[in-house]
Amino acid sequence: MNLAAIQMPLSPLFSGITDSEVRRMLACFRAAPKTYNRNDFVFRVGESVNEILIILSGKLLVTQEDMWGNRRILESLTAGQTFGESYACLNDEVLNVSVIAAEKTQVLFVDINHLLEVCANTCETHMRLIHNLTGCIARQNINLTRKINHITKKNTREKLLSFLTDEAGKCGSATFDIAFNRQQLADYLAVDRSAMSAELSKLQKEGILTYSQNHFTLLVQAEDMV
Amino acid sequence: MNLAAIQMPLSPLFSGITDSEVRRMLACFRAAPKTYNRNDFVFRVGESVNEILIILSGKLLVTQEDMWGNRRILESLTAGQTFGESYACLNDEVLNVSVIAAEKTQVLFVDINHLLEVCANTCETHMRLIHNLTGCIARQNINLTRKINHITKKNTREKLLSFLTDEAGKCGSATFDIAFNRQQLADYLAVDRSAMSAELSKLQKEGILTYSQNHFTLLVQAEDMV
DNA sequence: GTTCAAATGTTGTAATTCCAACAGACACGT
DNA sequence: ACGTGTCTGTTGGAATTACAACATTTGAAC
Repeated sequence: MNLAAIQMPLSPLFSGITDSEVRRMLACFRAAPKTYNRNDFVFRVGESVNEILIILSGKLLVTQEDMWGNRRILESLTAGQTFGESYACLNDEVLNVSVIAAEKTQVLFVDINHLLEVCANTCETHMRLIHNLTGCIARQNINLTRKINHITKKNTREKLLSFLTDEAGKCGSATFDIAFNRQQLADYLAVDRSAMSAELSKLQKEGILTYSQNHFTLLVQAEDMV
Repeated sequence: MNLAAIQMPLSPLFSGITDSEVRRMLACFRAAPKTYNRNDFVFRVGESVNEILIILSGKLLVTQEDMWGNRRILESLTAGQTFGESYACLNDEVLNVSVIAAEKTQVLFVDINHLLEVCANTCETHMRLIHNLTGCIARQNINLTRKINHITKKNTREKLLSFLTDEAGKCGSATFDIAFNRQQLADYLAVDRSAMSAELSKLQKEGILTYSQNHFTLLVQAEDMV
């Protein structure tokens, strides 16, 4: 597979960098394209990772097996998304998840050391790429922190309100749409779906919010929620 | 306050960089020292952050107010620790926590753009520093992911076992010490302390583990915990 | 419109957790 | 030895949640 022939996906990693510059750098980094078939393992728990993986096409699943061998899907990644940044940056950390191809998937491996270290001709684009990489990891960080803030609330009602007021804040409006369906939201907040549905309709009955499908409106200010 | 007069703390950000090189770079970045008194606000919720803060001496508290105005301490930071990396890397993110001085505290502000962007004479040490910064953010990331894996287990027993087997794995032994006392562990796992104590002693009665204070021993393999 | 599958809402019961209150163990200073 | 405070373990009742089973709504296909 020839690097030049590959269609580059939109990716936050390449934000602000032209397609031709991306290609030039990837060639400089000796990026390695690879194709996986459905159910192939891309990474396995316990492996050490030194490359960032960029999805060119297809779909990967980030999975984890719990102590009883039940496989759980943590995340689904598609074209333009990356995997392994955080692990690749740390030599002493091994994967505690596995990555499996959900369908035929084309990926690109970029060695983190090529990416992070000065090459002979350090260029502005290279610095931009490092900037982007750090930004991607930082964003994950903030999203994880946000999630923990919601999850650590002590009951379903508070988890929901924490999440919804946060979404309203991000959107800058008391009316907003959420990106999850009920089951996904329940998984995200680590609660039971049906119990969450019940709590949502209770909140609506009490006049605290209104919703229909993924469209929500908060009716009271945060301070008034006593 | 003169930069040259300041004693530099040990910090993962400066790992592998000599004290004199650190000073040279900080001067190049125009790092700004500042002193806060007890209860002074260092950052407030909603502010935009463009600098990394490095603690030289003293202690800061990362706090959050919930919807009812209850202040909660999320983290306590001391000499050598940093704050704001993730926020500083992202221009469009504002703080959702506040930072308050717990005592008289000396800090250093380093502009993220000075740190991440090429200066006229890009040097190897500068690249090392960027490398370290990215590694720090990546490590936070992995720690947060780990925590979420524990918290999202559905009951106290599974949270405990998830955490303890993880610790055993990190330590490479079924016998290990943990860094938390009971209250801290309960906060970390987002459960009630007394309920957690009860569950721990139940696990001990059932012969699944042994403990005394912060010293734990797992007695069965993960696969056998049915 | 009808049909069907998937998503969402509702309800009751069993299980779990929270909370408060208290008891024992331990370290510290006097 | 004696208090004192902190940490940890124990217990019972109130509150909350998980789970299963079923009802209703929605949207897409025909």
